[in-house]
Amino acid sequence: MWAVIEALNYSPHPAARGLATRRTNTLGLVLRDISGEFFGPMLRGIEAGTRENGFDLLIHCTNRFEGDATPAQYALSEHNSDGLLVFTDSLDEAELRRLYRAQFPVVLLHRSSPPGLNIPCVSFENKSGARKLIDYLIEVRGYRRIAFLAGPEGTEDSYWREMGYREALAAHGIAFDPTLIEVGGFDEIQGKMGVKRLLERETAVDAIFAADDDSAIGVLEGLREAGLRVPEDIAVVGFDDIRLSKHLTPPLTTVRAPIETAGREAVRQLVNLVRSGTAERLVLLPTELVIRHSCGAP
Amino acid sequence: MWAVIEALNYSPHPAARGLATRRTNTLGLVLRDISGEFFGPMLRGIEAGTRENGFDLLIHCTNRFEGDATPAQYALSEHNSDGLLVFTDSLDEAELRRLYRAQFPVVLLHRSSPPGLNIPCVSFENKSGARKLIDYLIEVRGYRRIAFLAGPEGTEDSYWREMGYREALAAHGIAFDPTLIEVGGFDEIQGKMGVKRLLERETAVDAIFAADDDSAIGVLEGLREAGLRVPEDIAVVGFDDIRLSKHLTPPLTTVRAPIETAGREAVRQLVNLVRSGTAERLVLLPTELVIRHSCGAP
DNA sequence: TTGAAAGCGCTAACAG
DNA sequence: CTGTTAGCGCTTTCAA
Repeated sequence: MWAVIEALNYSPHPAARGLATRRTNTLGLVLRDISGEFFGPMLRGIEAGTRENGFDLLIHCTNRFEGDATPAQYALSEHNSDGLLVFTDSLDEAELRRLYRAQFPVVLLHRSSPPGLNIPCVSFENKSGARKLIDYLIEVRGYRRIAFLAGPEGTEDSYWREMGYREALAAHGIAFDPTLIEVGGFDEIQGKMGVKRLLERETAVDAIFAADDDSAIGVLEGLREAGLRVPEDIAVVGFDDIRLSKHLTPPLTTVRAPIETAGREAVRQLVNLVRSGTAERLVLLPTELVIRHSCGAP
Repeated sequence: MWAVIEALNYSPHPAARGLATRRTNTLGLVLRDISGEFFGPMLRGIEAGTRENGFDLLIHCTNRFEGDATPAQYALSEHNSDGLLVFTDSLDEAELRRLYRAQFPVVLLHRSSPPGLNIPCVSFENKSGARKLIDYLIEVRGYRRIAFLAGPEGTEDSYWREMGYREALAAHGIAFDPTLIEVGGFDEIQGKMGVKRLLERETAVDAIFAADDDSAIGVLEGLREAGLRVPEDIAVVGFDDIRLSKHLTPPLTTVRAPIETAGREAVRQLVNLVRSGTAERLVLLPTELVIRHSCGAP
């Protein structure tokens, strides 16, 4: 019997099995779009996690070109996956509520649960990471006029990094100065544009804290084009420690975020949720200060 | 009627539909593992391609830790996807033959069809790209002792890059010297180890052509540790032009490979194969020489 | 044109 | 404990 199965190299039909058991053995990942250096490591972790747990991985980007934002537009649902990993703002609150009501397993990545829903969430220790970074800039490097170049509006990672920044200032008796805040984005272009806007203001600036390393790259470029030397004229620091960071000129001081681990951990929580209905409400992965030359360290 | 459908926000069940129609509207991507800088852009192209064509994307890594290499081990098959994108050596020849016999749509990425099967394939113009690069090193920069640090054994991209290298040497009357060839891999670690082995030989070397930019990064590190200056003591060039390359010290001379476009193009071919049963047998995407300081250019 | 019925390949529940 | 059957939700076919 088993020999015959081998011989015909039979393999069960997933759709039929899924229909009968109402389980697909597939986890879905929903994101807005695939771009930036962040995505590679994250997906690596997620893929490893799904595979280790015997699940398949289905990926879907909600980044539509046109304005057709029909709610049920996205292709992942309770019908083709056993659970969903939702990255930042790829799904709107209404959809999250619908899934929650349907008791469908969802884990949020880098975004907290809408009020009242308590969907599990996995992210970094953004605030304490930023706090360590800015503490260091103030205490060891002696900077006091530190600008913050924020990430995209509404991004929680950026929000908490700003909170850590403000906390560090307050702890050292430095008044928060709104003219030192500039909106940016999590990419090179926005970082460059942001730093240009900042320079136009002609406020004194010792150092710039870019909300992530991708935008820090743009900051370095913007400063170079403006004829300013890093770190002699102005220091630059980022957040994430992507692979590029140590190769930049000068090498970038930043906070290492365990991107891959976060992906794997999110899958672990989701698998728990699927299998046993429970998951930790909030998992924050620890970050680590990485000091390189861009902040003035030798 | 349609109003009722809206109101109940009904959405069809993919498994049931798949069972009835024998079509899944899903494309599968099989790769050995997710690592290196190559993967991000490639997936970006593939995801965009599938989405543009109204397909979902299922990803599977065949990189098993243990030695259980059961043929039907991998989770993607004719049962849960309408076609497969197979990256380099993620599937063995026996499996490719089985799929071919079953008339299942498959497109190969960076790997040619096993003899007799003529499965469509998408790759880069590796040979002519390497030829342009080495021609430049010889003609413009005047190097003659150029080493080649190969990629992983059996990798076709690396094979054709070596062919371009040899062709360029021959065209300029430079004898091929096997002591200038060293095996490496497509990653930083292997590049570093490869260059160390090369230096131990104490053959004269003007320049090193690393089979890809990832390994070129390792080469730069290895040379720095050996106390050699780039490009003054020795020039370094790579292939791919990943995002890091222009940020390295010194910025890396390389050949730009349209990684994202190749992914998108592979999907295009696969969709054609699924829908109309035809696809181009071989698509080679053009490459472009990118000259930066690491080769001695100002 | 519209509606009922069969069946896709599997699993689960049930009967023998 | 083994073998049979109903049914998962859809599409397709065939009859009305």
